[in-house]
Amino acid sequence: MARLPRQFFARPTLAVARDLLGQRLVRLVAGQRLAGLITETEAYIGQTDLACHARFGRTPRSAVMFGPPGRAYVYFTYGMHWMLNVVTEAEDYPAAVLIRGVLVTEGEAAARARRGAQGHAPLARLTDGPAKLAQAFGIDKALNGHDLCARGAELFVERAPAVPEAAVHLGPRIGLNHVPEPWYSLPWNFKTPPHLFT
DNA sequence: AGCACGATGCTCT
DNA sequence: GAGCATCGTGCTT
Repeated sequence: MARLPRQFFARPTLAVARDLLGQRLVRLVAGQRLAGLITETEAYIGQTDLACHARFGRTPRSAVMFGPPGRAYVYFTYGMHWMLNVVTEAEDYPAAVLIRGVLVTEGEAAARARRGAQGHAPLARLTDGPAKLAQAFGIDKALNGHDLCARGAELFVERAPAVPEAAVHLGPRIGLNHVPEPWYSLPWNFKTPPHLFT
């Protein structure tokens, strides 16, 4: 199973977000392998994107986005949730793809256990949100800046069959609130129905 | 099935 | 001090 190389991430963010659909997110934790096919992604692109955390320039939180591509940008929000992004484009250009959903294919029991009270949800609902998948995969601030392309990485993406164009649905990004147009409505959310993989 | 709301703490002007 | 790239519960239709 080939791992996606840094070159994959060092491309325009919209292309990376599109192409990540169907690829396999892998997490090695507690001596176990968890994996899931990516079903939803979202692009955040540069300092001019007023929805992007890099809109205030380089800050302690956004610093990872300014770094080299292929690293994890993990941040904390709403007082309780962790979000996983993958840094894209060239170094010094702040951009990333938020992984918003996966369909678990390996380590289902462990993923369910990490989801606690929601662990009995149907598989398609178990990890269909960014905070849900972070919890199920044991992703938190310890992985911020983690190099997904390094040997021995504990979090990475493996090559899997591409999702056909007809199964890719574009839409506005989710959960933005006081973001002005045009950023509020740009179709930078990429989604594919989970039943495609079953 | 859908909406409103509270939880809870970090980040930045 | 305001605002979150969310989720689960509990209430209404």
